[in-house]
Amino acid sequence: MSETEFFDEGALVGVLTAQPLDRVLDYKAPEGGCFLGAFVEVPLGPRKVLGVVWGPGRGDWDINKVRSVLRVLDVAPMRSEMRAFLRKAADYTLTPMTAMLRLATRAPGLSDPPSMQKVYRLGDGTPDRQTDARRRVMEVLENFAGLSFTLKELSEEAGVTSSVVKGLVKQGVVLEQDTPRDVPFRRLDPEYSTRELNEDQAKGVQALRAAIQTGRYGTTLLRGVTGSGKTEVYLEAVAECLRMGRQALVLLPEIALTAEFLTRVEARFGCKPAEWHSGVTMTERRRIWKMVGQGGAQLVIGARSALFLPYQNLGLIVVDEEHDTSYKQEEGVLYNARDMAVLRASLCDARVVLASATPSLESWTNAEAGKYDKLELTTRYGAAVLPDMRAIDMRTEDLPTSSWISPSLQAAVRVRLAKGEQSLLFINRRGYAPITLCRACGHQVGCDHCDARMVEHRFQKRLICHQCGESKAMPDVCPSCEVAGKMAPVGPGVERLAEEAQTLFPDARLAVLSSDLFGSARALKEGVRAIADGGADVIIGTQLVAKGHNFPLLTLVGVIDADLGLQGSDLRAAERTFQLMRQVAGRAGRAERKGLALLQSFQPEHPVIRAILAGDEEGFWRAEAAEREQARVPPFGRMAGIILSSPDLQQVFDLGNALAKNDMPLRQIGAQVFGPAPAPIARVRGRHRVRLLVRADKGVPLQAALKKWVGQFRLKGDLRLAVDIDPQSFF
DNA sequence: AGCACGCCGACT
DNA sequence: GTCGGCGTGCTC
Repeated sequence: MSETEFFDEGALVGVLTAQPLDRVLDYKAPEGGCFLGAFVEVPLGPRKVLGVVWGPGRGDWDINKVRSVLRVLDVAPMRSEMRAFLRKAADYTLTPMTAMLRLATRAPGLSDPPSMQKVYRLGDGTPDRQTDARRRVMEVLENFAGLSFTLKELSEEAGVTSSVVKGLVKQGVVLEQDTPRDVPFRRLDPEYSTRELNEDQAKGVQALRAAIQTGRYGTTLLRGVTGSGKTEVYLEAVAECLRMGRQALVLLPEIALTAEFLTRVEARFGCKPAEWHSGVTMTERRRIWKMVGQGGAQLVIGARSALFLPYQNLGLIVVDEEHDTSYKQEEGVLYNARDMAVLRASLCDARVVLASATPSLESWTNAEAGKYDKLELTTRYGAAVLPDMRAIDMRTEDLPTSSWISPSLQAAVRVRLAKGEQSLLFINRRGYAPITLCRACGHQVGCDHCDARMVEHRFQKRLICHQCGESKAMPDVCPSCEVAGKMAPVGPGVERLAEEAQTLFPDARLAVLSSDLFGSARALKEGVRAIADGGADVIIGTQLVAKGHNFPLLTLVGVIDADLGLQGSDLRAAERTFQLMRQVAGRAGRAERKGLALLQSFQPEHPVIRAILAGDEEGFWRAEAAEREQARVPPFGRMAGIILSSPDLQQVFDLGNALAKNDMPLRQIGAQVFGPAPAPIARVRGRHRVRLLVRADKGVPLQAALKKWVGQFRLKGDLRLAVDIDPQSFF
C-alpha cells in the first residue's frame, strides 16, 4: 500500500469524525502539516469535533467550503493496524465507521491539554516556628522521600488541615510542583512471584510461551474445568508477553471483573494493572487511554470495550470465560468481543487465548478443525474433584403446587445441614415471581412501555420490568377487571425460593445472592465473601453465583429448574444450559469435600441433561455440532438479524414486510429470510420492535448482500434499523 | 449527533 | 399578530 504518510500544510486530507455523517470529510492540513492517523480537532458547522486523519482528501467537495484542520492533538496518532481493525470490524458488523471511531475514543478530554496537578515534596528551607502539625507533615515527607503527594493525600496522611501544608509551602519548606495527571502505570515484573505449577499447567504454560515467542498471530483454546488453574496458566502467558516487551490485554465478562481478580494479578506481577470497565472514573479512563497509546500501560484488565484502546504493541489478548454471552454487545454497535479479539490479534501479530471450562460451540468447532490450537487442563487443582451429578425426576416427585424444592433435594440439603456443610439452590430468575396474575380475570401485569411482564420484587415491594427498569407498586386491585385482593404471584423467582427454603429449613442460616439485592459491586463482593467464609448454610442464587467465586464449604448444588432453556427455538439453548449446569456443578466441592449436584428436571432423558450427568462433554459437543450442521446454522452456517423499531407499530411492520418481499439481493447468495416477527422483546421504551432473521451458507458474501438489501429502503421519521451479525438471542 | 431553518396551532 | 411545536436538512 503506498499511502502518503505526511500531508503538508494546506494539502487536502480526509478526516474521519465521530459524527454520524457516514463519510470521511475533506479538510486542509493545518499549519505545520500532519501525519496520517493523527488525532485532530476540526471545525464542523458551528462546532469543533474530534477526528482522525484517515487519508488523502477525496476532493469532491466544493473547495471553497473546505475548512482547515484546527490543530493536531497531543496524543499518539492512530496506528495503521488500528485503522485496519476499525475498518474490518465495521465491514463485518455493518457498522458505520463513525460509530467505530466513537468506540475507539471512549475517553473524555482527549482534546484538552495534558491535565496537571499540584504535588508536594520536601524542600530545603526550615520553618520559622516549629509546631506539632508542621512536624508531622515533614515527617511524612521524610518517611516517604521520593514519593510525591497531592495536597489531600499529604494532609490526610499527616493528620493536619491543608492550610498547614500551604503555610509550609509559603516558607519554602515544602515544594509545590506541577506534574501531569496522566502518569504511566508502575512497571509489572514478570518474575515477581512465580508459583508452583502442576504437570498439566506446566505443559500448557510451555506451549503458550512458545506460541508467544513466535511473535505471530494464533489462537489457543484453553480448556480447563473449574479449579484446574486456568488463570495461573494464562497469567504466565501474560508474563511471557511482558518479557517480550509487548502489551497484554485480559478481557473478562464485566461481572467477573472484581477486586479479587486484580489482587491476584498484583500478587503475580508486583503491582496493579490498568483496569478498564464501565465503573472507572473519567480521569482514570483518560489516563489509561493515553498510557496505553504511549506504552505507559503494559497490561489492561478490562471489559469488552478495552479491545478498542489504542495499544501500540499488543502481543496477547486473553478472553476469559470466552463462552460468556455478555461478550456480545446487544445495544449500539453490535459486536462480539471474542470475535473482535481474534480479528484485532490477527492484524497486529498477537496471540489470543480463549479460556473457558465450557467453550462455545464456535470455538470448539474451530479447535476441532485445527484453526485454533487446543490446550486442556484436566487435573483439578489441589484435592478438589468433580462432583457427582444426578437428575431428580420431577415427574415422580410429590410436590404441592407453589413449591419447587423436591423432597429428594430437601433430604440432600438436610444431610449437609447436619454436617455443617453448605448447599446452594440455583434458580435463574430474579425477583419473587415472574408472573403476577389476577385470579379473577386472568390478567397478567405487564410493563406499560414494553411487552415484557412485570416481575414482582418483594424485598423492594414493587413490580419491576427487567427490560426497561420501569417499576410500579404492587396493585391490590386488578388493573383490568378491578376486582380487589385477587392478584397472585405465579412461578418461582429467587426471592420466593428463599421463602420456601426458610419454611423448609427454619433453623438454617439463609443467604440470597442476586445481583439486584446489593447496592454496589463492593457490597456484593463483601456479601459473597461473608457467605463463602461460612456465613450461611443454604445459599439461594441466580446466574450470579455461576461466575467463579470460591465457596470452600459448599458440597451440594441443587438446580431448581434444569429444563429452563431447553424449550423454545433458540439454537443455542442446549449449549447454554449445558454450560450453565457444568459451571454451577463446578461450585460444589471445590475444596476437599466431595460435591453433589442435583438437577431437578421434567425430562431427565433429554440428551442435554444426559450429557451433563454423564460428564460427557465431547459427546455433547459432537451431538450438538451434528444437529447444527444438519440445520446449517452457526457455526456451520451464518445468521443475521434485522431489528426494526419505531413508536409506530404499523410503520415497522410495513417496512418488515417490504424487506421480506424485496429479498432479491439475498436470494442471489442463496440466503433465506424469516419474518418479520415481533422481536424477542416486542416493545422497548415505547418503541415497537420487529425482527427478520437471515440464514446463509458459510463462505457467501453475506454482509455485502445485506447492505444491498437494506439499502433499498430509505428510513423515514423515527424508524430505525439495526443489523445484528451472528445474533445471540432468538426469541 | 447537534443545530438551524421553516411551516402550522393557541396565546399575551 | 407571535411564540413555539418538532419534521427536514446540513455540516467538509
